[in-house]
Amino acid sequence: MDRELLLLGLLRREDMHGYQLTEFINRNLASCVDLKKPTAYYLLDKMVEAGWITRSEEQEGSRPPRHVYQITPEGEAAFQRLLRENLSTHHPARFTDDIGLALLDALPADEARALLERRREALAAELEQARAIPPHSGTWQYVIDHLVSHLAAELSWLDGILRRLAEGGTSGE
Amino acid sequence: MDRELLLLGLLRREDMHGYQLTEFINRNLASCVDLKKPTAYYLLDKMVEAGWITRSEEQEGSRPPRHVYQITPEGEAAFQRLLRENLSTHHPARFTDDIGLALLDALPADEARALLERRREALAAELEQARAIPPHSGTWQYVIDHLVSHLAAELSWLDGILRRLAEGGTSGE
DNA sequence: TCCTGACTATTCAAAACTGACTATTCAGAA
DNA sequence: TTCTGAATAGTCAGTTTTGAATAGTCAGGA
Repeated sequence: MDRELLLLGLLRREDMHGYQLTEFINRNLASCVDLKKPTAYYLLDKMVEAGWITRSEEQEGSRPPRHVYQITPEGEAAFQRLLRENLSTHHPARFTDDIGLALLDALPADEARALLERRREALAAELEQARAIPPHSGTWQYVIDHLVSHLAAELSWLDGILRRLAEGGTSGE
Repeated sequence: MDRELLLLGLLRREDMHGYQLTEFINRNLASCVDLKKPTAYYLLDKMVEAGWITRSEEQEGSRPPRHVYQITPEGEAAFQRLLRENLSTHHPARFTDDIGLALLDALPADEARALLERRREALAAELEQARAIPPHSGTWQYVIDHLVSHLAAELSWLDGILRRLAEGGTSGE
Protein backbone atom coordinates (compact mmCIF):
# COMPACT_ATOMS: atom_id res chain seq x y z
CA MET A 1 0.00 0.00 0.00
CA ASP A 2 2.97 2.30 0.40
CA ARG A 3 3.35 2.89 -3.26
CA GLU A 4 -0.31 3.71 -3.65
CA LEU A 5 0.10 6.18 -0.81
CA LEU A 6 2.97 7.85 -2.58
CA LEU A 7 1.13 8.08 -5.89
CA LEU A 8 -1.89 9.58 -4.17
CA GLY A 9 0.37 11.99 -2.31
CA LEU A 10 1.80 13.24 -5.57
CA LEU A 11 -1.55 13.46 -7.33
CA ARG A 12 -2.95 15.50 -4.45
CA ARG A 13 -0.51 18.23 -5.31
CA GLU A 14 -1.21 18.28 -9.01
CA ASP A 15 -2.60 16.19 -11.83
CA MET A 16 0.09 14.16 -13.51
CA HIS A 17 0.40 11.53 -16.19
CA GLY A 18 1.91 8.12 -15.79
CA TYR A 19 5.34 8.67 -17.16
CA GLN A 20 5.71 11.90 -15.21
CA LEU A 21 4.92 10.08 -11.98
CA THR A 22 7.43 7.31 -12.47
CA GLU A 23 10.14 9.69 -13.61
CA PHE A 24 9.62 11.91 -10.61
CA ILE A 25 9.79 9.02 -8.21
CA ASN A 26 12.81 7.41 -9.79
CA ARG A 27 14.68 10.70 -9.91
CA ASN A 28 13.89 12.01 -6.48
CA LEU A 29 12.90 9.09 -4.33
CA ALA A 30 14.93 6.20 -5.63
CA SER A 31 16.44 5.68 -2.20
CA CYS A 32 13.03 4.89 -0.73
CA VAL A 33 10.93 3.43 -3.43
CA ASP A 34 11.66 1.13 -6.28
CA LEU A 35 8.77 1.60 -8.66
CA LYS A 36 9.07 0.14 -12.13
CA LYS A 37 7.09 1.75 -14.90
CA PRO A 38 4.82 -1.19 -15.63
CA THR A 39 4.07 -1.51 -11.93
CA ALA A 40 3.13 2.14 -11.76
CA TYR A 41 0.66 1.76 -14.60
CA TYR A 42 -0.67 -1.37 -12.96
CA LEU A 43 -1.25 0.44 -9.68
CA LEU A 44 -2.79 3.42 -11.42
CA ASP A 45 -5.23 1.13 -13.24
CA LYS A 46 -6.20 -0.47 -9.96
CA MET A 47 -6.75 2.89 -8.34
CA VAL A 48 -8.92 3.99 -11.24
CA GLU A 49 -11.03 0.88 -10.76
CA ALA A 50 -11.23 1.55 -7.05
CA GLY A 51 -12.48 5.04 -7.78
CA TRP A 52 -9.54 6.74 -6.06
CA ILE A 53 -8.42 8.53 -9.20
CA THR A 54 -9.78 9.24 -12.66
CA ARG A 55 -8.01 9.08 -15.95
CA SER A 56 -8.53 11.52 -18.78
CA GLU A 57 -7.02 11.79 -22.22
CA GLU A 58 -5.09 14.94 -22.84
CA GLN A 59 -4.58 15.84 -26.47
CA GLU A 60 -1.74 18.26 -27.02
CA GLY A 61 -0.60 19.13 -30.50
CA SER A 62 0.04 16.15 -32.71
CA ARG A 63 1.54 13.90 -30.06
CA PRO A 64 -0.36 10.77 -29.05
CA PRO A 65 -2.81 11.47 -26.22
CA ARG A 66 -1.45 11.16 -22.70
CA HIS A 67 -3.35 9.78 -19.78
CA VAL A 68 -3.62 12.35 -17.05
CA TYR A 69 -4.69 11.18 -13.61
CA GLN A 70 -6.50 13.22 -11.01
CA ILE A 71 -7.43 12.33 -7.49
CA THR A 72 -11.09 11.98 -6.44
CA PRO A 73 -12.67 12.69 -3.04
CA GLU A 74 -12.58 8.94 -2.36
CA GLY A 75 -8.91 9.00 -3.25
CA GLU A 76 -8.29 11.82 -0.81
CA ALA A 77 -10.09 9.83 1.88
CA ALA A 78 -7.99 6.78 1.08
CA PHE A 79 -4.88 8.92 1.23
CA GLN A 80 -5.77 10.22 4.67
CA ARG A 81 -6.42 6.71 5.91
CA LEU A 82 -3.30 5.18 4.39
CA LEU A 83 -1.06 7.97 5.63
CA ARG A 84 -2.23 7.58 9.22
CA GLU A 85 -1.82 3.84 8.98
CA ASN A 86 1.64 4.18 7.53
CA LEU A 87 2.86 6.70 10.07
CA SER A 88 1.60 4.97 13.14
CA THR A 89 3.24 1.60 12.60
CA HIS A 90 6.84 0.64 12.18
CA HIS A 91 7.09 -2.00 9.49
CA PRO A 92 10.39 -3.69 10.23
CA ALA A 93 12.67 -3.56 7.21
CA ARG A 94 14.00 -6.83 5.83
CA PHE A 95 17.66 -7.02 4.92
CA THR A 96 17.43 -9.90 2.55
CA ASP A 97 20.68 -9.32 0.75
CA ASP A 98 22.75 -9.41 3.88
CA ILE A 99 21.97 -13.08 4.28
CA GLY A 100 25.33 -13.89 2.72
CA LEU A 101 26.99 -12.82 5.96
CA ALA A 102 25.37 -15.69 7.79
CA LEU A 103 27.02 -18.08 5.36
CA LEU A 104 30.41 -16.42 5.48
CA ASP A 105 32.13 -19.40 7.06
CA ALA A 106 31.71 -21.36 3.82
CA LEU A 107 34.57 -19.32 2.37
CA PRO A 108 38.28 -19.26 3.17
CA ALA A 109 38.96 -16.45 5.63
CA ASP A 110 41.12 -14.27 3.43
CA GLU A 111 38.75 -14.46 0.50
CA ALA A 112 35.90 -13.48 2.79
CA ARG A 113 37.92 -10.51 4.00
CA ALA A 114 38.73 -9.39 0.47
CA LEU A 115 35.11 -9.57 -0.64
CA LEU A 116 33.94 -7.58 2.35
CA GLU A 117 36.57 -4.91 1.77
CA ARG A 118 35.20 -4.48 -1.70
CA ARG A 119 31.72 -4.18 -0.35
CA ARG A 120 32.87 -1.66 2.21
CA GLU A 121 34.19 0.59 -0.53
CA ALA A 122 30.94 0.50 -2.46
CA LEU A 123 29.00 1.28 0.67
CA ALA A 124 31.27 4.14 1.69
CA ALA A 125 30.88 5.67 -1.75
CA GLU A 126 27.14 5.41 -1.52
CA LEU A 127 27.11 7.07 1.88
CA GLU A 128 29.26 9.92 0.65
CA GLN A 129 26.92 10.39 -2.27
CA ALA A 130 23.88 10.43 -0.02
CA ARG A 131 25.54 13.00 2.26
CA ALA A 132 26.16 15.19 -0.77
CA ILE A 133 22.47 15.47 -1.65
CA PRO A 134 21.54 19.13 -1.26
CA PRO A 135 19.03 19.78 1.55
CA HIS A 136 15.41 19.40 0.50
CA SER A 137 12.60 21.50 1.79
CA GLY A 138 10.39 20.44 4.67
CA THR A 139 9.43 16.86 5.20
CA TRP A 140 11.28 15.46 2.19
CA GLN A 141 14.45 16.03 4.14
CA TYR A 142 13.36 13.38 6.64
CA VAL A 143 13.64 10.75 3.97
CA ILE A 144 17.17 11.78 3.07
CA ASP A 145 18.17 11.80 6.73
CA HIS A 146 16.71 8.35 7.04
CA LEU A 147 18.76 7.02 4.18
CA VAL A 148 21.94 8.57 5.51
CA SER A 149 21.50 7.22 9.00
CA HIS A 150 20.88 3.69 7.78
CA LEU A 151 23.85 3.77 5.44
CA ALA A 152 26.03 5.00 8.29
CA ALA A 153 24.77 2.21 10.55
CA GLU A 154 25.47 -0.33 7.84
CA LEU A 155 28.99 0.96 7.39
CA SER A 156 29.95 0.87 11.03
CA TRP A 157 28.47 -2.61 11.38
CA LEU A 158 30.49 -3.80 8.42
CA ASP A 159 33.62 -2.24 9.90
CA GLY A 160 32.95 -4.14 13.09
CA ILE A 161 32.91 -7.42 11.20
CA LEU A 162 36.09 -6.58 9.31
CA ARG A 163 37.78 -5.76 12.60
CA ARG A 164 36.72 -9.09 14.06
CA LEU A 165 37.92 -10.94 10.97
CA ALA A 166 41.27 -9.19 11.17
CA GLU A 167 41.69 -10.26 14.79
CA GLY A 168 40.12 -13.68 14.71
CA GLY A 169 42.26 -15.18 11.92
CA THR A 170 40.58 -18.12 10.17
CA SER A 171 36.87 -18.74 9.81
CA GLY A 172 34.72 -19.08 12.91
CA GLU A 173 31.97 -21.53 13.99
CA MET B 1 18.79 -14.86 -5.86
CA ASP B 2 19.28 -14.26 -2.17
CA ARG B 3 16.59 -16.66 -1.14
CA GLU B 4 17.99 -19.39 -3.33
CA LEU B 5 21.36 -18.76 -1.74
CA LEU B 6 19.90 -19.20 1.70
CA LEU B 7 18.07 -22.39 0.80
CA LEU B 8 21.23 -23.84 -0.71
CA GLY B 9 23.19 -22.77 2.35
CA LEU B 10 20.82 -24.69 4.58
CA LEU B 11 20.70 -27.76 2.36
CA ARG B 12 24.50 -27.88 2.31
CA ARG B 13 24.45 -28.58 6.02
CA GLU B 14 21.82 -31.29 5.91
CA ASP B 15 19.00 -32.63 3.78
CA MET B 16 15.70 -31.06 4.68
CA HIS B 17 12.13 -31.06 3.49
CA GLY B 18 10.12 -28.05 2.43
CA TYR B 19 8.18 -27.35 5.54
CA GLN B 20 11.26 -27.74 7.68
CA LEU B 21 13.11 -25.18 5.59
CA THR B 22 10.41 -22.54 5.78
CA GLU B 23 9.87 -23.08 9.50
CA PHE B 24 13.56 -22.75 10.21
CA ILE B 25 13.82 -19.55 8.22
CA ASN B 26 10.73 -17.97 9.67
CA ARG B 27 11.74 -18.83 13.20
CA ASN B 28 15.41 -17.89 13.08
CA LEU B 29 15.86 -15.47 10.23
CA ALA B 30 12.63 -13.54 10.07
CA SER B 31 14.54 -10.29 10.52
CA CYS B 32 16.41 -10.82 7.26
CA VAL B 33 14.23 -12.84 5.01
CA ASP B 34 10.55 -12.93 4.39
CA LEU B 35 9.91 -16.26 2.73
CA LYS B 36 6.34 -17.41 2.42
CA LYS B 37 5.73 -21.12 2.25
CA PRO B 38 4.37 -21.24 -1.29
CA THR B 39 7.31 -19.18 -2.48
CA ALA B 40 9.70 -21.63 -0.89
CA TYR B 41 8.11 -24.52 -2.73
CA TYR B 42 8.19 -22.53 -5.94
CA LEU B 43 11.90 -21.82 -5.54
CA LEU B 44 12.66 -25.40 -4.62
CA ASP B 45 10.87 -26.61 -7.75
CA LYS B 46 12.90 -24.23 -9.86
CA MET B 47 16.13 -25.40 -8.30
CA VAL B 48 15.19 -29.01 -8.93
CA GLU B 49 14.63 -28.16 -12.58
CA ALA B 50 17.95 -26.33 -12.69
CA GLY B 51 19.65 -29.43 -11.32
CA TRP B 52 20.88 -27.67 -8.17
CA ILE B 53 19.01 -29.98 -5.84
CA THR B 54 17.16 -33.28 -6.06
CA ARG B 55 13.90 -34.26 -4.46
CA SER B 56 13.19 -37.67 -3.00
CA GLU B 57 10.14 -39.10 -1.33
CA GLU B 58 10.61 -40.11 2.24
CA GLN B 59 8.04 -42.55 3.54
CA GLU B 60 7.87 -42.63 7.28
CA GLY B 61 5.18 -44.63 9.04
CA SER B 62 1.69 -43.97 7.79
CA ARG B 63 2.04 -40.24 7.21
CA PRO B 64 1.88 -38.91 3.67
CA PRO B 65 5.29 -38.98 2.02
CA ARG B 66 7.46 -35.92 2.50
CA HIS B 67 9.70 -34.43 -0.14
CA VAL B 68 13.27 -34.32 1.08
CA TYR B 69 15.69 -32.13 -0.83
CA GLN B 70 19.41 -32.65 -1.16
CA ILE B 71 22.00 -30.46 -2.81
CA THR B 72 23.88 -31.68 -5.92
CA PRO B 73 27.44 -30.83 -7.02
CA GLU B 74 25.96 -28.29 -9.44
CA GLY B 75 24.04 -26.85 -6.52
CA GLU B 76 27.21 -26.52 -4.49
CA ALA B 77 28.88 -24.76 -7.42
CA ALA B 78 25.93 -22.42 -7.71
CA PHE B 79 26.10 -21.78 -3.97
CA GLN B 80 29.77 -20.83 -4.17
CA ARG B 81 29.10 -18.49 -7.05
CA LEU B 82 26.04 -16.87 -5.50
CA LEU B 83 27.73 -16.39 -2.15
CA ARG B 84 30.68 -14.58 -3.67
CA GLU B 85 28.36 -12.45 -5.73
CA ASN B 86 26.24 -11.62 -2.72
CA LEU B 87 29.13 -10.73 -0.45
CA SER B 88 30.97 -8.54 -2.88
CA THR B 89 28.13 -6.20 -3.72
CA HIS B 90 26.12 -3.92 -1.53
CA HIS B 91 22.52 -3.90 -2.70
CA PRO B 92 21.17 -0.68 -1.25
CA ALA B 93 18.15 -1.34 0.94
CA ARG B 94 14.90 0.42 0.10
CA PHE B 95 12.89 1.91 2.91
CA THR B 96 9.57 1.93 1.17
CA ASP B 97 7.39 2.19 4.23
CA ASP B 98 9.04 5.33 5.48
CA ILE B 99 7.60 7.21 2.57
CA GLY B 100 4.81 8.41 4.84
CA LEU B 101 7.29 10.77 6.47
CA ALA B 102 7.66 12.68 3.24
CA LEU B 103 3.93 13.33 3.28
CA LEU B 104 3.77 14.30 6.93
CA ASP B 105 2.77 17.87 6.21
CA ALA B 106 -0.62 16.68 5.00
CA LEU B 107 -1.60 16.16 8.64
CA PRO B 108 -2.22 18.63 11.45
CA ALA B 109 0.98 18.99 13.46
CA ASP B 110 -0.25 17.54 16.73
CA GLU B 111 -1.80 14.51 15.09
CA ALA B 112 1.46 13.87 13.26
CA ARG B 113 3.32 14.06 16.54
CA ALA B 114 0.92 11.64 18.23
CA LEU B 115 1.20 9.09 15.44
CA LEU B 116 4.97 9.22 15.47
CA GLU B 117 5.08 8.80 19.25
CA ARG B 118 3.09 5.62 18.82
CA ARG B 119 5.50 4.44 16.19
CA ARG B 120 8.42 5.25 18.43
CA GLU B 121 7.06 2.98 21.11
CA ALA B 122 6.63 0.06 18.73
CA LEU B 123 10.13 0.55 17.43
CA ALA B 124 11.68 0.82 20.89
CA ALA B 125 9.97 -2.41 21.90
CA GLU B 126 11.27 -4.14 18.82
CA LEU B 127 14.79 -2.95 19.49
CA GLU B 128 14.65 -4.17 23.06
CA GLN B 129 13.43 -7.54 21.86
CA ALA B 130 16.22 -7.79 19.29
CA ARG B 131 18.80 -6.92 21.95
CA ALA B 132 17.44 -9.71 24.11
CA ILE B 133 18.14 -12.41 21.52
CA PRO B 134 20.71 -14.78 23.04
CA PRO B 135 24.08 -14.73 21.20
CA HIS B 136 24.27 -17.11 18.26
CA SER B 137 27.34 -19.01 17.28
CA GLY B 138 29.75 -17.77 14.63
CA THR B 139 28.56 -15.91 11.60
CA TRP B 140 24.86 -16.03 12.44
CA GLN B 141 25.61 -13.45 15.08
CA TYR B 142 26.45 -10.96 12.34
CA VAL B 143 22.88 -11.00 11.20
CA ILE B 144 21.59 -10.25 14.67
CA ASP B 145 24.08 -7.42 15.07
CA HIS B 146 22.94 -6.07 11.76
CA LEU B 147 19.34 -6.01 12.84
CA VAL B 148 20.16 -4.31 16.13
CA SER B 149 22.27 -1.60 14.58
CA HIS B 150 19.65 -0.72 12.00
CA LEU B 151 16.89 -0.62 14.56
CA ALA B 152 19.01 1.66 16.71
CA ALA B 153 19.67 3.95 13.75
CA GLU B 154 15.97 4.05 13.01
CA LEU B 155 15.14 4.96 16.57
CA SER B 156 17.56 7.83 16.84
CA TRP B 157 16.43 9.18 13.49
CA LEU B 158 12.83 9.08 14.63
CA ASP B 159 13.78 10.83 17.85
CA GLY B 160 15.43 13.54 15.82
CA ILE B 161 12.22 14.17 13.93
CA LEU B 162 10.15 14.23 17.08
CA ARG B 163 12.54 16.75 18.56
CA ARG B 164 12.22 18.96 15.51
CA LEU B 165 8.45 18.69 15.59
CA ALA B 166 8.41 19.65 19.24
CA GLU B 167 10.48 22.76 18.55
CA GLY B 168 9.09 23.78 15.20
CA GLY B 169 5.45 23.99 16.20
CA THR B 170 3.08 23.74 13.22
CA SER B 171 3.70 21.90 9.98
CA GLY B 172 6.53 22.88 7.71
CA GLU B 173 6.79 23.56 3.94
C1' DT C 1 -14.68 -43.47 20.90
C1' DC C 2 -15.24 -39.27 18.98
C1' DC C 3 -14.10 -34.56 18.69
C1' DT C 4 -11.11 -30.50 18.65
C1' DG C 5 -7.29 -27.64 18.00
C1' DA C 6 -2.51 -27.45 16.79
C1' DC C 7 1.02 -29.02 13.83
C1' DT C 8 2.92 -30.93 9.46
C1' DA C 9 3.18 -30.57 4.36
C1' DT C 10 1.74 -29.11 0.08
C1' DT C 11 -1.00 -27.18 -3.82
C1' DC C 12 -3.57 -23.86 -6.64
C1' DA C 13 -5.97 -19.97 -8.58
C1' DA C 14 -5.50 -15.39 -8.62
C1' DA C 15 -2.88 -11.21 -7.91
C1' DA C 16 1.26 -8.60 -8.50
C1' DC C 17 5.32 -7.60 -10.90
C1' DT C 18 8.79 -6.91 -14.56
C1' DG C 19 11.91 -7.45 -18.85
C1' DA C 20 11.52 -6.42 -23.18
C1' DC C 21 9.19 -4.27 -26.58
C1' DT C 22 6.49 -0.63 -29.38
C1' DA C 23 5.86 3.90 -30.88
C1' DT C 24 6.31 8.86 -31.05
C1' DT C 25 8.72 13.45 -30.60
C1' DC C 26 12.58 16.33 -30.76
C1' DA C 27 17.23 18.40 -31.00
C1' DG C 28 21.23 18.39 -33.25
C1' DA C 29 24.75 16.24 -36.53
C1' DA C 30 25.83 14.87 -41.14
C1' DT D 1 16.72 16.72 -45.33
C1' DT D 2 17.76 12.69 -43.41
C1' DC D 3 19.62 10.22 -39.80
C1' DT D 4 20.59 9.25 -34.91
C1' DG D 5 20.40 9.22 -30.06
C1' DA D 6 17.84 10.62 -26.19
C1' DA D 7 13.64 11.49 -23.93
C1' DT D 8 8.67 10.63 -23.65
C1' DA D 9 4.66 7.44 -23.04
C1' DG D 10 2.81 3.25 -22.63
C1' DT D 11 1.78 -1.96 -23.31
C1' DC D 12 2.11 -6.96 -22.95
C1' DA D 13 3.48 -11.69 -22.31
C1' DG D 14 5.41 -14.21 -19.12
C1' DT D 15 7.30 -14.82 -14.41
C1' DT D 16 6.91 -14.52 -9.48
C1' DT D 17 4.36 -14.21 -5.33
C1' DT D 18 0.73 -15.04 -2.16
C1' DG D 19 -3.94 -15.79 0.34
C1' DA D 20 -6.62 -19.44 0.90
C1' DA D 21 -7.64 -24.07 0.62
C1' DT D 22 -6.58 -29.03 1.10
C1' DA D 23 -5.29 -33.03 3.54
C1' DG D 24 -3.22 -35.96 6.83
C1' DT D 25 -1.28 -36.70 11.97
C1' DC D 26 -1.26 -36.37 16.74
C1' DA D 27 -2.28 -35.42 21.62
C1' DG D 28 -5.60 -34.75 24.95
C1' DG D 29 -10.25 -34.12 26.77
C1' DA D 30 -15.33 -35.33 27.09
